Amino acid sequence: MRYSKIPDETIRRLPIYLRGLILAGETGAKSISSTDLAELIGVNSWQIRKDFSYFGEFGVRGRGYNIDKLVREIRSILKIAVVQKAALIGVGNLGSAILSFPGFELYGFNIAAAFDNNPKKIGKKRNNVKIEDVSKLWILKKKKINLAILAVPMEAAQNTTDKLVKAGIKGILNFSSCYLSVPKKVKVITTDIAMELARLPYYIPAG
Amino acid sequence: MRYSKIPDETIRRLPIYLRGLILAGETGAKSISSTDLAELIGVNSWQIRKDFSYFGEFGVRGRGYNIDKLVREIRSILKIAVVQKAALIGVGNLGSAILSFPGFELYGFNIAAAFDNNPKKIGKKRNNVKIEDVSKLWILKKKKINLAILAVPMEAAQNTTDKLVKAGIKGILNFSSCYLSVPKKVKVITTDIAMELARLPYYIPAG
DNA sequence: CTTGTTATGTGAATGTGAACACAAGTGCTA
DNA sequence: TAGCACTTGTGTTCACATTCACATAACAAG
Repeated sequence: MRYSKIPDETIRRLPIYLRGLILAGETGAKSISSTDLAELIGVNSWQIRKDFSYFGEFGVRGRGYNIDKLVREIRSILKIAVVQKAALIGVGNLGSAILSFPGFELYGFNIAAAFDNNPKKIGKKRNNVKIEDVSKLWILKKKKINLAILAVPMEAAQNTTDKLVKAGIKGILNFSSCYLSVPKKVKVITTDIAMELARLPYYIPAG
Repeated sequence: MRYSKIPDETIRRLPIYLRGLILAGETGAKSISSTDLAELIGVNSWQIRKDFSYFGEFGVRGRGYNIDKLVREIRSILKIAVVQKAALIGVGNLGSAILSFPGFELYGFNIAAAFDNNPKKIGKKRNNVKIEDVSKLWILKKKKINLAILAVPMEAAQNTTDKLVKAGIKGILNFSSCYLSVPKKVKVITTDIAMELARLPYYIPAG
Protein backbone atom coordinates (compact mmCIF):
# COMPACT_ATOMS: atom_id res chain seq x y z
CA MET A 1 0.00 0.00 0.00
CA ARG A 2 1.16 3.50 -0.73
CA TYR A 3 0.75 6.21 1.84
CA SER A 4 -0.07 9.81 1.16
CA LYS A 5 1.74 11.31 4.14
CA ILE A 6 4.94 10.25 5.88
CA PRO A 7 4.92 10.89 9.65
CA ASP A 8 7.56 13.34 10.82
CA GLU A 9 8.41 10.91 13.57
CA THR A 10 9.32 8.32 10.97
CA ILE A 11 11.75 10.75 9.37
CA ARG A 12 13.24 11.45 12.77
CA ARG A 13 13.93 7.76 13.23
CA LEU A 14 15.47 7.10 9.82
CA PRO A 15 18.93 8.36 10.85
CA ILE A 16 18.78 6.03 13.85
CA TYR A 17 18.06 3.09 11.58
CA LEU A 18 20.81 4.17 9.24
CA ARG A 19 23.37 4.24 12.01
CA GLY A 20 22.25 0.87 13.34
CA LEU A 21 22.41 -0.72 9.91
CA ILE A 22 25.90 0.60 9.22
CA LEU A 23 26.98 -0.64 12.63
CA ALA A 24 25.53 -4.07 11.91
CA GLY A 25 27.13 -4.13 8.46
CA GLU A 26 30.57 -3.53 9.96
CA THR A 27 30.38 -6.88 11.72
CA GLY A 28 30.25 -8.56 8.32
CA ALA A 29 26.54 -9.37 8.29
CA LYS A 30 24.78 -9.06 4.93
CA SER A 31 21.24 -8.92 6.23
CA ILE A 32 19.39 -8.25 9.46
CA SER A 33 15.89 -8.87 10.79
CA SER A 34 13.74 -6.11 12.23
CA THR A 35 13.93 -7.87 15.60
CA ASP A 36 17.72 -7.83 15.66
CA LEU A 37 17.86 -4.22 14.51
CA ALA A 38 15.33 -3.34 17.19
CA GLU A 39 17.55 -4.85 19.85
CA LEU A 40 20.54 -2.92 18.54
CA ILE A 41 19.01 0.54 18.51
CA GLY A 42 16.29 0.38 21.15
CA VAL A 43 13.22 0.78 18.92
CA ASN A 44 10.38 -1.74 18.62
CA SER A 45 10.55 -4.13 15.69
CA TRP A 46 7.02 -3.37 14.49
CA GLN A 47 7.82 0.32 14.57
CA ILE A 48 10.79 -0.32 12.32
CA ARG A 49 8.76 -2.39 9.85
CA LYS A 50 5.93 0.12 9.80
CA ASP A 51 8.32 2.97 9.17
CA PHE A 52 9.94 1.21 6.22
CA SER A 53 6.57 0.23 4.82
CA TYR A 54 5.77 3.90 4.21
CA PHE A 55 8.37 3.93 1.48
CA GLY A 56 8.00 0.51 -0.08
CA GLU A 57 8.85 -3.12 0.52
CA PHE A 58 12.51 -3.21 1.37
CA GLY A 59 12.74 -6.60 3.05
CA VAL A 60 12.32 -10.24 2.13
CA ARG A 61 9.80 -12.24 4.14
CA GLY A 62 11.45 -14.98 6.12
CA ARG A 63 14.91 -13.49 5.47
CA GLY A 64 15.04 -9.93 6.76
CA TYR A 65 16.54 -6.83 5.21
CA ASN A 66 19.60 -6.67 2.99
CA ILE A 67 21.78 -4.19 4.85
CA ASP A 68 23.51 -2.55 1.89
CA LYS A 69 20.28 -2.11 0.01
CA LEU A 70 18.46 -0.66 3.01
CA VAL A 71 21.31 1.74 3.74
CA ARG A 72 21.08 3.00 0.16
CA GLU A 73 17.30 3.35 0.38
CA ILE A 74 17.41 5.36 3.60
CA ARG A 75 20.18 7.59 2.31
CA SER A 76 18.12 8.21 -0.76
CA ILE A 77 14.96 9.03 1.21
CA LEU A 78 16.86 11.44 3.45
CA LYS A 79 18.46 12.99 0.37
CA ILE A 80 21.94 12.33 1.67
CA ALA A 81 22.92 9.79 -0.98
CA VAL A 82 25.33 12.30 -2.46
CA VAL A 83 27.62 14.27 -0.15
CA GLN A 84 25.92 17.36 1.24
CA LYS A 85 27.94 20.48 1.90
CA ALA A 86 27.26 22.46 5.06
CA ALA A 87 28.65 25.65 6.52
CA LEU A 88 29.49 26.31 10.15
CA ILE A 89 28.76 29.78 11.48
CA GLY A 90 30.54 30.62 14.71
CA VAL A 91 33.83 28.94 15.56
CA GLY A 92 33.76 29.35 19.34
CA ASN A 93 33.94 26.54 21.86
CA LEU A 94 30.91 24.73 20.53
CA GLY A 95 31.67 25.55 16.90
CA SER A 96 35.17 24.14 17.21
CA ALA A 97 33.80 20.96 18.73
CA ILE A 98 31.35 20.65 15.87
CA LEU A 99 34.15 21.12 13.33
CA SER A 100 36.06 18.24 14.79
CA PHE A 101 32.99 16.11 15.37
CA PRO A 102 33.57 12.75 13.68
CA GLY A 103 29.92 11.83 13.19
CA PHE A 104 28.99 13.89 10.13
CA GLU A 105 30.82 11.69 7.68
CA LEU A 106 28.55 8.75 8.41
CA TYR A 107 25.61 10.74 7.10
CA GLY A 108 27.49 12.09 4.13
CA PHE A 109 28.03 15.63 5.31
CA ASN A 110 31.01 17.77 4.55
CA ILE A 111 31.65 20.97 6.48
CA ALA A 112 32.84 22.94 3.49
CA ALA A 113 33.06 26.40 5.02
CA ALA A 114 33.37 28.10 8.40
CA PHE A 115 32.73 31.68 9.45
CA ASP A 116 33.51 33.80 12.49
CA ASN A 117 33.63 37.48 13.38
CA ASN A 118 36.81 37.29 15.45
CA PRO A 119 39.72 38.83 13.44
CA LYS A 120 42.16 36.56 15.27
CA LYS A 121 40.41 33.49 13.90
CA ILE A 122 39.69 34.68 10.39
CA GLY A 123 42.13 33.27 7.87
CA LYS A 124 43.26 30.45 10.16
CA LYS A 125 42.42 26.81 9.51
CA ARG A 126 40.64 24.37 11.79
CA ASN A 127 40.26 20.76 10.79
CA ASN A 128 41.34 21.68 7.30
CA VAL A 129 38.61 24.28 6.94
CA LYS A 130 39.57 27.91 6.45
CA ILE A 131 37.71 30.34 8.67
CA GLU A 132 36.15 33.19 6.70
CA ASP A 133 34.87 36.56 7.80
CA VAL A 134 31.21 36.31 8.76
CA SER A 135 30.53 39.42 6.69
CA LYS A 136 31.22 37.33 3.60
CA LEU A 137 28.29 34.96 4.01
CA TRP A 138 27.25 35.74 0.45
CA ILE A 139 29.95 33.37 -0.80
CA LEU A 140 27.68 30.53 0.35
CA LYS A 141 25.55 31.18 -2.70
CA LYS A 142 28.57 30.96 -4.97
CA LYS A 143 29.71 27.78 -3.28
CA LYS A 144 26.21 26.32 -3.60
CA ILE A 145 25.96 25.52 0.09
CA ASN A 146 22.40 25.50 1.35
CA LEU A 147 22.79 24.02 4.84
CA ALA A 148 24.12 25.96 7.81
CA ILE A 149 25.06 24.98 11.33
CA LEU A 150 24.54 27.98 13.56
CA ALA A 151 26.72 28.14 16.67
CA VAL A 152 26.85 31.84 17.43
CA PRO A 153 25.89 33.58 20.71
CA MET A 154 22.18 34.14 21.22
CA GLU A 155 22.47 37.90 20.67
CA ALA A 156 23.81 37.40 17.15
CA ALA A 157 21.56 34.51 16.16
CA GLN A 158 18.59 36.26 14.52
CA ASN A 159 20.76 38.77 12.70
CA THR A 160 23.04 36.06 11.36
CA THR A 161 20.04 34.00 10.38
CA ASP A 162 18.62 36.83 8.30
CA LYS A 163 21.91 37.03 6.45
CA LEU A 164 21.98 33.28 5.93
CA VAL A 165 18.53 33.42 4.41
CA LYS A 166 19.67 36.19 2.08
CA ALA A 167 22.63 34.02 1.11
CA GLY A 168 20.22 31.34 -0.05
CA ILE A 169 20.47 28.94 2.88
CA LYS A 170 17.57 26.45 2.90
CA GLY A 171 18.12 24.60 6.17
CA ILE A 172 19.58 25.63 9.52
CA LEU A 173 20.68 23.47 12.42
CA ASN A 174 20.46 25.94 15.28
CA PHE A 175 22.54 25.53 18.43
CA SER A 176 21.84 29.04 19.71
CA SER A 177 19.36 28.97 22.54
CA CYS A 178 16.68 31.03 20.93
CA TYR A 179 13.80 30.98 18.51
CA LEU A 180 14.68 31.92 14.96
CA SER A 181 12.19 33.66 12.74
CA VAL A 182 12.60 32.60 9.10
CA PRO A 183 10.56 32.50 5.89
CA LYS A 184 8.39 29.39 5.56
CA LYS A 185 10.57 27.93 2.83
CA VAL A 186 13.51 27.66 5.25
CA LYS A 187 13.60 24.71 7.63
CA VAL A 188 15.08 25.20 11.09
CA ILE A 189 15.94 22.46 13.56
CA THR A 190 16.89 23.80 16.97
CA THR A 191 18.75 21.80 19.55
CA ASP A 192 19.64 23.34 22.87
CA ILE A 193 22.03 21.46 25.11
CA ALA A 194 20.88 23.08 28.33
CA MET A 195 17.22 22.60 27.49
CA GLU A 196 17.64 18.89 27.09
CA LEU A 197 19.31 18.70 30.46
CA ALA A 198 16.58 20.85 31.98
CA ARG A 199 13.88 18.24 31.51
CA LEU A 200 15.91 15.41 32.98
CA PRO A 201 15.24 16.07 36.71
CA TYR A 202 11.48 15.96 36.10
CA TYR A 203 11.72 12.26 35.38
CA ILE A 204 13.80 11.43 38.41
CA PRO A 205 11.89 10.41 41.53
CA ALA A 206 12.79 12.48 44.56
CA GLY A 207 15.01 10.91 47.19
CA MET B 1 -9.95 20.61 36.06
CA ARG B 2 -7.15 18.33 37.14
CA TYR B 3 -5.52 16.01 34.70
CA SER B 4 -4.30 12.54 35.41
CA LYS B 5 -1.46 12.48 32.93
CA ILE B 6 0.89 15.21 31.80
CA PRO B 7 1.95 14.90 28.13
CA ASP B 8 5.66 14.39 27.61
CA GLU B 9 5.51 17.04 24.93
CA THR B 10 4.34 19.53 27.52
CA ILE B 11 7.36 18.76 29.68
CA ARG B 12 9.58 19.18 26.65
CA ARG B 13 8.19 22.67 26.11
CA LEU B 14 8.45 23.90 29.69
CA PRO B 15 12.15 24.82 29.39
CA ILE B 16 11.28 26.83 26.28
CA TYR B 17 8.65 28.74 28.21
CA LEU B 18 11.06 29.26 31.06
CA ARG B 19 13.67 30.79 28.80
CA GLY B 20 11.13 33.03 27.10
CA LEU B 21 9.76 34.25 30.41
CA ILE B 22 13.20 35.06 31.79
CA LEU B 23 14.00 36.87 28.57
CA ALA B 24 10.78 38.87 28.83
CA GLY B 25 11.42 39.62 32.48
CA GLU B 26 14.80 41.12 31.66
CA THR B 27 13.10 43.89 29.71
CA GLY B 28 11.44 45.02 32.92
CA ALA B 29 7.97 43.61 32.24
CA LYS B 30 6.12 42.20 35.24
CA SER B 31 3.56 40.18 33.34
CA ILE B 32 3.02 38.77 29.88
CA SER B 33 0.10 37.41 27.88
CA SER B 34 0.15 34.01 26.23
CA THR B 35 -0.05 35.75 22.86
CA ASP B 36 3.06 37.84 23.50
CA LEU B 37 4.97 34.86 24.87
CA ALA B 38 3.89 32.86 21.83
CA GLU B 39 5.34 35.49 19.54
CA LEU B 40 8.59 35.50 21.47
CA ILE B 41 9.27 31.77 21.44
CA GLY B 42 7.46 30.52 18.35
CA VAL B 43 4.81 28.35 20.00
CA ASN B 44 1.05 28.86 19.61
CA SER B 45 -0.68 30.77 22.38
CA TRP B 46 -3.34 28.12 22.95
CA GLN B 47 -0.63 25.50 23.25
CA ILE B 48 1.01 27.58 25.96
CA ARG B 49 -2.24 28.06 27.88
CA LYS B 50 -3.16 24.40 27.58
CA ASP B 51 0.25 23.32 28.80
CA PHE B 52 0.04 25.52 31.89
CA SER B 53 -3.50 24.40 32.60
CA TYR B 54 -2.24 20.88 33.25
CA PHE B 55 -0.60 22.14 36.42
CA GLY B 56 -3.13 24.68 37.67
CA GLU B 57 -4.34 28.20 37.02
CA PHE B 58 -1.26 30.35 36.84
CA GLY B 59 -2.65 33.38 35.01
CA VAL B 60 -5.18 36.11 35.60
CA ARG B 61 -7.93 36.52 33.03
CA GLY B 62 -7.75 39.81 31.26
CA ARG B 63 -4.24 40.45 32.66
CA GLY B 64 -1.93 37.63 31.62
CA TYR B 65 0.72 35.79 33.60
CA ASN B 66 2.90 37.22 36.33
CA ILE B 67 6.39 36.49 35.06
CA ASP B 68 8.16 35.92 38.36
CA LYS B 69 5.45 33.67 39.66
CA LEU B 70 5.32 31.62 36.48
CA VAL B 71 9.10 31.24 36.41
CA ARG B 72 8.97 29.88 39.95
CA GLU B 73 6.14 27.51 39.08
CA ILE B 74 7.92 26.08 36.05
CA ARG B 75 11.19 25.69 37.94
CA SER B 76 9.30 23.85 40.62
CA ILE B 77 7.55 21.53 38.16
CA LEU B 78 10.83 20.71 36.44
CA LYS B 79 12.45 20.14 39.83
CA ILE B 80 15.14 22.69 39.13
CA ALA B 81 14.06 25.18 41.78
CA VAL B 82 17.15 24.34 43.80
CA VAL B 83 20.52 24.09 42.03
CA GLN B 84 21.10 20.66 40.55
CA LYS B 85 24.58 19.22 40.38
CA ALA B 86 25.67 17.35 37.28
CA ALA B 87 28.83 15.55 36.25
CA LEU B 88 30.51 15.66 32.86
CA ILE B 89 32.08 12.44 31.62
CA GLY B 90 34.57 12.89 28.80
CA VAL B 91 36.46 16.16 28.44
CA GLY B 92 37.31 15.98 24.75
CA ASN B 93 36.33 18.56 22.15
CA LEU B 94 32.63 18.33 22.83
CA GLY B 95 33.07 17.87 26.57
CA SER B 96 35.19 21.00 26.81
CA ALA B 97 32.60 22.96 24.90
CA ILE B 98 29.92 21.73 27.28
CA LEU B 99 32.01 22.73 30.29
CA SER B 100 32.26 26.27 29.03
CA PHE B 101 28.68 26.39 27.81
CA PRO B 102 27.00 29.41 29.38
CA GLY B 103 23.43 28.14 29.18
CA PHE B 104 23.26 25.76 32.13
CA GLU B 105 23.08 28.44 34.77
CA LEU B 106 19.74 29.69 33.49
CA TYR B 107 18.22 26.34 34.37
CA GLY B 108 19.98 26.09 37.69
CA PHE B 109 22.58 23.50 36.82
CA ASN B 110 26.06 23.31 38.19
CA ILE B 111 28.69 21.10 36.58
CA ALA B 112 30.21 19.95 39.82
CA ALA B 113 32.57 17.27 38.54
CA ALA B 114 34.36 16.21 35.37
CA PHE B 115 36.00 12.94 34.40
CA ASP B 116 38.35 11.76 31.67
CA ASN B 117 40.64 8.83 31.01
CA ASN B 118 43.49 10.85 29.52
CA PRO B 119 46.33 11.05 32.09
CA LYS B 120 47.41 14.37 30.61
CA LYS B 121 44.07 15.91 31.48
CA ILE B 122 43.51 14.33 34.88
CA GLY B 123 44.27 16.73 37.70
CA LYS B 124 44.03 19.81 35.49
CA LYS B 125 41.24 22.34 35.81
CA ARG B 126 38.83 23.51 33.12
CA ASN B 127 36.35 26.27 33.85
CA ASN B 128 37.12 25.91 37.52
CA VAL B 129 36.27 22.21 37.52
CA LYS B 130 38.97 19.70 38.38
CA ILE B 131 39.19 16.76 35.98
CA GLU B 132 39.13 13.43 37.79
CA ASP B 133 40.16 9.97 36.66
CA VAL B 134 37.19 8.22 35.06
CA SER B 135 38.01 5.14 37.14
CA LYS B 136 36.86 7.09 40.18
CA LEU B 137 33.24 7.48 39.14
CA TRP B 138 32.19 6.05 42.49
CA ILE B 139 32.86 9.45 44.08
CA LEU B 140 29.65 10.62 42.41
CA LYS B 141 27.74 8.73 45.07
CA LYS B 142 29.68 10.46 47.82
CA LYS B 143 29.12 13.84 46.20
CA LYS B 144 25.42 13.09 45.82
CA ILE B 145 25.44 13.82 42.11
CA ASN B 146 22.75 11.95 40.22
CA LEU B 147 22.86 13.58 36.79
CA ALA B 148 25.54 12.86 34.21
CA ILE B 149 26.39 14.38 30.86
CA LEU B 150 28.01 11.71 28.73
CA ALA B 151 30.42 12.96 26.06
CA VAL B 152 32.71 9.98 25.53
CA PRO B 153 33.46 8.19 22.23
CA MET B 154 30.84 5.71 21.11
CA GLU B 155 33.06 2.71 21.90
CA ALA B 156 33.25 3.67 25.58
CA ALA B 157 29.64 4.77 26.00
CA GLN B 158 27.90 1.61 27.18
CA ASN B 159 30.73 0.61 29.49
CA THR B 160 30.87 4.06 31.07
CA THR B 161 27.09 4.07 31.38
CA ASP B 162 27.14 0.81 33.33
CA LYS B 163 29.62 2.37 35.75
CA LEU B 164 27.51 5.50 36.07
CA VAL B 165 24.50 3.39 36.97
CA LYS B 166 26.56 1.58 39.59
CA ALA B 167 27.60 4.97 40.97
CA GLY B 168 23.95 5.81 41.53
CA ILE B 169 23.34 8.10 38.57
CA LYS B 170 19.61 8.56 37.91
CA GLY B 171 19.62 10.59 34.70
CA ILE B 172 21.95 10.72 31.71
CA LEU B 173 22.17 13.28 28.93
CA ASN B 174 23.85 11.26 26.21
CA PHE B 175 25.87 12.92 23.46
CA SER B 176 27.46 9.68 22.28
CA SER B 177 25.89 8.53 19.06
CA CYS B 178 24.56 5.22 20.29
CA TYR B 179 21.76 3.55 22.14
CA LEU B 180 22.39 3.06 25.84
CA SER B 181 20.93 0.12 27.67
CA VAL B 182 20.05 1.05 31.26
CA PRO B 183 17.76 -0.18 34.06
CA LYS B 184 14.23 1.19 33.85
CA LYS B 185 14.73 3.47 36.83
CA VAL B 186 17.39 5.44 34.96
CA LYS B 187 16.26 8.09 32.47
CA VAL B 188 18.33 8.67 29.35
CA ILE B 189 17.95 11.56 26.93
CA THR B 190 20.06 11.14 23.81
CA THR B 191 20.91 13.97 21.50
CA ASP B 192 23.07 13.35 18.46
CA ILE B 193 24.37 16.37 16.60
CA ALA B 194 24.90 14.58 13.31
CA MET B 195 21.50 12.91 13.46
CA GLU B 196 19.73 16.22 13.75
CA LEU B 197 21.59 17.47 10.72
CA ALA B 198 20.81 14.26 8.87
CA ARG B 199 17.08 14.92 8.72
CA LEU B 200 17.45 18.47 7.47
CA PRO B 201 17.93 17.75 3.73
CA TYR B 202 14.70 15.73 3.65
CA TYR B 203 12.71 18.90 4.20
CA ILE B 204 14.50 20.89 1.55
CA PRO B 205 12.93 20.86 -1.91
CA ALA B 206 15.34 19.79 -4.63
CA GLY B 207 16.73 22.40 -6.93
C1' DC C 1 5.98 -30.81 -3.82
C1' DT C 2 4.62 -30.46 0.78
C1' DT C 3 5.43 -28.94 5.26
C1' DG C 4 7.64 -26.22 8.79
C1' DT C 5 9.95 -22.09 10.01
C1' DT C 6 10.95 -17.54 9.88
C1' DA C 7 10.11 -12.79 9.37
C1' DT C 8 7.89 -9.14 6.59
C1' DG C 9 3.99 -5.87 5.50
C1' DT C 10 -0.17 -3.72 6.89
C1' DG C 11 -5.31 -2.92 8.17
C1' DA C 12 -7.50 -1.87 12.26
C1' DA C 13 -7.64 -0.46 16.98
C1' DT C 14 -5.87 2.26 20.32
C1' DG C 15 -3.54 6.05 22.32
C1' DT C 16 -1.74 10.73 22.43
C1' DG C 17 -1.28 15.41 21.34
C1' DA C 18 -2.62 19.66 18.58
C1' DA C 19 -6.04 22.89 17.28
C1' DC C 20 -10.15 25.24 18.00
C1' DA C 21 -13.82 27.98 19.82
C1' DC C 22 -15.87 30.02 23.36
C1' DA C 23 -17.47 30.55 28.19
C1' DA C 24 -15.92 32.90 32.08
C1' DG C 25 -13.12 36.04 34.93
C1' DT C 26 -10.88 40.71 35.49
C1' DG C 27 -10.48 45.47 35.66
C1' DC C 28 -11.28 49.93 33.51
C1' DT C 29 -14.40 53.70 32.30
C1' DA C 30 -18.24 56.48 32.54
C1' DT D 1 -23.27 49.37 38.21
C1' DA D 2 -23.41 48.51 33.41
C1' DG D 3 -20.76 47.93 29.48
C1' DC D 4 -16.55 47.00 27.20
C1' DA D 5 -11.90 45.31 26.15
C1' DC D 6 -8.92 41.94 27.19
C1' DT D 7 -7.10 37.37 28.12
C1' DT D 8 -7.31 33.00 30.46
C1' DG D 9 -8.87 28.03 31.00
C1' DT D 10 -10.81 24.07 28.95
C1' DG D 11 -14.34 20.79 26.64
C1' DT D 12 -14.44 19.13 22.20
C1' DT D 13 -12.88 17.87 17.81
C1' DC D 14 -9.57 16.52 14.77
C1' DA D 15 -5.04 14.82 13.28
C1' DC D 16 -1.24 12.09 13.91
C1' DA D 17 1.47 8.20 15.82
C1' DT D 18 1.90 3.69 18.16
C1' DT D 19 0.62 -0.89 18.89
C1' DC D 20 -1.34 -5.14 17.72
C1' DA D 21 -2.41 -9.29 15.32
C1' DC D 22 -2.18 -11.90 11.55
C1' DA D 23 -2.24 -12.79 6.55
C1' DT D 24 1.40 -13.25 3.39
C1' DA D 25 5.69 -14.60 1.35
C1' DA D 26 10.13 -16.93 0.97
C1' DC D 27 13.20 -20.47 1.80
C1' DA D 28 14.97 -25.03 3.47
C1' DA D 29 14.52 -29.75 4.27
C1' DG D 30 12.85 -34.14 3.50
